[in-house]
Amino acid sequence: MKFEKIQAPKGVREYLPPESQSFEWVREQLIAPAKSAGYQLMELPVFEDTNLFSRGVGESTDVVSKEMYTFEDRGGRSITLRPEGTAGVMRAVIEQNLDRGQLPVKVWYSGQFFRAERPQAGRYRQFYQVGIEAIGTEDPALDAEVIAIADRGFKNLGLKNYRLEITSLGDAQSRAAHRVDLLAYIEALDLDEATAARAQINPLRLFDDKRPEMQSAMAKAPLLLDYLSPESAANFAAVQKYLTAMGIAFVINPRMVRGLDYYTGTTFEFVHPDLGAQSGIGGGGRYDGLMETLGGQSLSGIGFGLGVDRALLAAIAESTVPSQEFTSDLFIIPLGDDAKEQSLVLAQNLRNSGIQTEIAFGDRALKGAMKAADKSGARYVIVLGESELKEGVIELKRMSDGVTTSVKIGQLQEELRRTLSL
RNA sequence: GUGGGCGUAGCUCAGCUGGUAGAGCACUCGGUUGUGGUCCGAGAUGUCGCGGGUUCGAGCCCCGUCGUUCACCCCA
Repeated sequence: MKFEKIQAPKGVREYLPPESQSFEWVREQLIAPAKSAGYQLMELPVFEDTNLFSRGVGESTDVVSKEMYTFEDRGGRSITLRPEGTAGVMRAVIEQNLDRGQLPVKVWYSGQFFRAERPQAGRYRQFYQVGIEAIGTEDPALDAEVIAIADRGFKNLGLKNYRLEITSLGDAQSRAAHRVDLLAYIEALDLDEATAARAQINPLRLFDDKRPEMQSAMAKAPLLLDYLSPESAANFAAVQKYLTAMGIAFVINPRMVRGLDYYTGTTFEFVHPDLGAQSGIGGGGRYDGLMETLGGQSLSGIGFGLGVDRALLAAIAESTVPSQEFTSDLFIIPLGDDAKEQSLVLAQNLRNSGIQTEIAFGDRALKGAMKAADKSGARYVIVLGESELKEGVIELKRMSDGVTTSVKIGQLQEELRRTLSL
């Protein structure tokens, strides 16, 4: 009887050895700067009440209107796999009253996110993101710090070819004033039905259209940056000043559009040119009204999300991923039943003292076991057979050059710790 | 959701204008008694994504379907 194979769901990316080590490396590099800036881990559910996203992220966004994994649980509740991280953090902050203490609340998170999009290079239905949020303080210095933390993460990966784009969406008055003129401008354009519909939902989205005819049509459209209120303009200038002081290179992109509705003020995006169409490796911004929308007090926040999958692709494109050869310290080859039992005991003791130890399983021929040892990348090998058990002495073989040393079994741990300088 | 490319052994692929499949790598065993990486020898492995159709005959042609990939929309 042969059963049909089951495939992974469409559009998921999985990392198997040895690539999984590179993935883990990227994630750690991206998280490290947040930790060193005093941000603390928040471990959140991957599914939430659907209302959290429809209300928080915005009904008008593609993310909410057509990309969510939504289902009914057994109690008849509408549940959605999280498509982004900020809303969940805000929910937890409000629910657990974290905003009642020291502000800003500074947290980081990492994990899987889900969007039911058509997969493509660098775009998966389940993707991995590292993010931070700083909630409760309106200070352009905080905006600059958040951007600097993301930038540090990418620098940790050794990336050089990415660029940081920033802009400001201003405050409510700034956006309202701009919207009037932008709508008037768009009205004069001859748009196809789908594009006109998009303009209706959010006119800013037209700036993001990749079609050349739309690019040129929007070339002279009024820019939000030119409509910033004096306060917003001063705030944005301060952010730029701080970034410059920290030596962080950026370009101002007044046509930048973010896909989520809650952004206000400073927004930014990290773009890598070598990844194909999905070039954004991270992005974020300030959100003034989100917390209130979700039933909390009126506090502003700022944060980012960095795409771990895409950051890995970028690191691969720039050849900055360190070679992560898997190695262990010792490989034990037991010959015979007594030796097998002894090797388990020995390995346990060695591992307890910090020596990475593997065992050859399956009663293979010695030659085959040696090949396995070689492939495992183990630095040393011992064969544990009848004579070794009887005499209490083993030959410790160094795989790099084949040199062997006689060692008493009782002193093996000490000898290994010495030669491996543990 | 829309459009293009692709789908042959574990992996990378070959297979000419249709005649029922091959290479390299990897894997297993061996090259005399218990020691890897090189070399030599032997061996196992495919319902040619799946389902229909055309044909005397299809991996090669047609239709559908699934998957994958790239792009659009959108986004990390």
